[in-house]
Amino acid sequence: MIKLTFPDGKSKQYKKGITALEVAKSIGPRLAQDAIVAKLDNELIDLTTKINKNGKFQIFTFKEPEGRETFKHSASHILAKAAKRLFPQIKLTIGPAVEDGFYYDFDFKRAFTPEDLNKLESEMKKIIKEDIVFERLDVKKNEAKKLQKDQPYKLEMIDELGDEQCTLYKHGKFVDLCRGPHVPSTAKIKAVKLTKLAGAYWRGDAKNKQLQRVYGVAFPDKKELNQYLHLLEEAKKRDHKKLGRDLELFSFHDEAPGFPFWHPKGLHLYNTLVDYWRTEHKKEGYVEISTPIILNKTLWEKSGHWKLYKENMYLTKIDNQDYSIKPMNCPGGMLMYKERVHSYKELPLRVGELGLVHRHELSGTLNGLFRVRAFTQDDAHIFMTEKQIQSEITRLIKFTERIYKMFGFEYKIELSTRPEKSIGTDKQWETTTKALEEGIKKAGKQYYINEGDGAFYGPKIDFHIRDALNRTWQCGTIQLDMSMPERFKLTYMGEDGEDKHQPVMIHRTIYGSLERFIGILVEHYAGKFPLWLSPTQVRILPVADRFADYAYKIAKAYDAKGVRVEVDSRTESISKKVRDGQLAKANYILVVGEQEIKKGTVAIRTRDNQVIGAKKADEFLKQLLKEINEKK
RNA sequence: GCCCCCGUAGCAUAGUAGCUAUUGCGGCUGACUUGUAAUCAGCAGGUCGCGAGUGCAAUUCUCGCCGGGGGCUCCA
Repeated sequence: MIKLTFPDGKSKQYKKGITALEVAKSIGPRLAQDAIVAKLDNELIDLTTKINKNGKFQIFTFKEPEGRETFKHSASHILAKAAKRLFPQIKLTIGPAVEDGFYYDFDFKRAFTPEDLNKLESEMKKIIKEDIVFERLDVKKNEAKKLQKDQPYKLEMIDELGDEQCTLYKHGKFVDLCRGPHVPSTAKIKAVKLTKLAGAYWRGDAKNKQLQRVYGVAFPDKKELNQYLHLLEEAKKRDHKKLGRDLELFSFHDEAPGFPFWHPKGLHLYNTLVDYWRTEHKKEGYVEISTPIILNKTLWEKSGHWKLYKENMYLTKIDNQDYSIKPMNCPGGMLMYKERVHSYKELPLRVGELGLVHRHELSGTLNGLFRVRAFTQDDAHIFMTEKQIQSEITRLIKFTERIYKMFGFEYKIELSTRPEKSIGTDKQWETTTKALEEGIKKAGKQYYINEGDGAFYGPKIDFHIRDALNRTWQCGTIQLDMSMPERFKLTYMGEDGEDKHQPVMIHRTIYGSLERFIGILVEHYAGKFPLWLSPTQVRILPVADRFADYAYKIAKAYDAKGVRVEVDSRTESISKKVRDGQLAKANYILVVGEQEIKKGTVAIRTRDNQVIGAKKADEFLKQLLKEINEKK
């Protein structure tokens, strides 16, 4: 007999050699039905695995990440099997689960077509119907090589394994090198859809052979697949590139790929975010500077960008000298810091800069406002002593949170530690990383660690915000920099009266970039901006021509107080103008006619078909100003 | 940059190796003067992304370029 302990702490005796699935059945038929994979102590095991020892035991379903991962991974194997059936010559590489679903990378003599995708999907469904079991094979390396002899990529992977032993999974005639675990049978995958084709490189390196990647999603029932497809549709409707055009926020032109043109309404969003940023930064004790966007090559050599970042920099010649348009704001900021002697009493010195930077991003990576070649970073450089790091970080995290909350964003924090290639001493990295960690803890926040993902010049904190569709975006960042102060020989005068102490420096952003942040906001709000931010706060609709004067009178009064107001005086039906007002996503739509003129009122409704009723025009103005002021 | 897909009026679309290139929205003009999600009629708007090639003939086929979309981090 063996004893298994369940997550609730209870334990139960079983016959030796019982399978994980049988254990699940003993707990409940529903669990057995939903079960995907199990965990014995710290090892994930197939449901068909025979258990021969005591241990902590847990069953995972699609609800848990472990279950989802296994499920998607199995779907990817079914894809590989389908590909092998349809195209026997195909070479298999890898096929992992990813956040959205799964993919498999193939090496095939010709490019896949969308029809191939359909065929593959049909074949997968057939395999699922056939209810083929996943059989695990534990074999020696050379045995595995025999089984995978016509698969060069697999052979390469087998050779790289540290272990002598390796595992393969077999379903029917198909065998694939795989660590596992897998679902017991292909029939478990109830709903599957192949979503896209893409190019990818073997081992993610552009120098290697280009492979074809097939992406798909898989779910335990059709309903969840449909929900997923619905979410995709919703995301498509919210696409900031489409809304940006429909709402007249911004545009892109062939003549300037990657460089956004801001239209009046989009620029209003931009300026409102900047105003808010300035107000809040003032409260936090920041000063604001502005540095030139074109700077001489000598500066970029000093900062190290010329060597490490030249590929991404726009270069220009002035009076026969090399200049670069800045890709980052820091070197200019360094020059300003160095202009005079700084006292320890000034520290931490918080210097903000809304800096317009240009980066030559690869053409294939451009994506609306999400990835552009010119953008404004809401940058700041903070100079301080080593002792001040922790408290400054805590303060910054709270500050960042305050800003994100204004937009209803939840967020999570990632801490990235020392990468392989880095500068500075072990001790420096240890103290600075620790300071960041302590700073996060003191702010009372949870965080994830990204081992080795820091910049070469220091550890960093990244903020990932979660939008209304549950998608995450990296926005804010706090980076400790041990390189710039050294390169630029920054100093401050300490209590000892000597101007030779080196300050610690951080670079940080909160929005990340105004452009990207606006792109995220457009999708987050689906274009329905909160009143304080909205480019079209009020639209007034006169019922007929003869009431237009009244509408303009109100508009003028509102405009004088800073309300963003438009009048739709077209001789169209009121229904039509209401519809257009809603499509323009004006927060409030005011209808005025005979009755309103008599009483000096406006008839108020919202863009969401909500009728609010009549109010005196000046009273409604007061209400608007109050709401705007409270940033509702 | 690389791979796949795409490019027809401001936007969204149909279509074809061969007569004046389709439709809807939007725009303009006129009529209607409208009371809460589309009033009616008419008109204008396109070198079918750009360049080259093949053909009697190219928006359609081929090649190149430009631009857009998806992907190129997730590891048997």
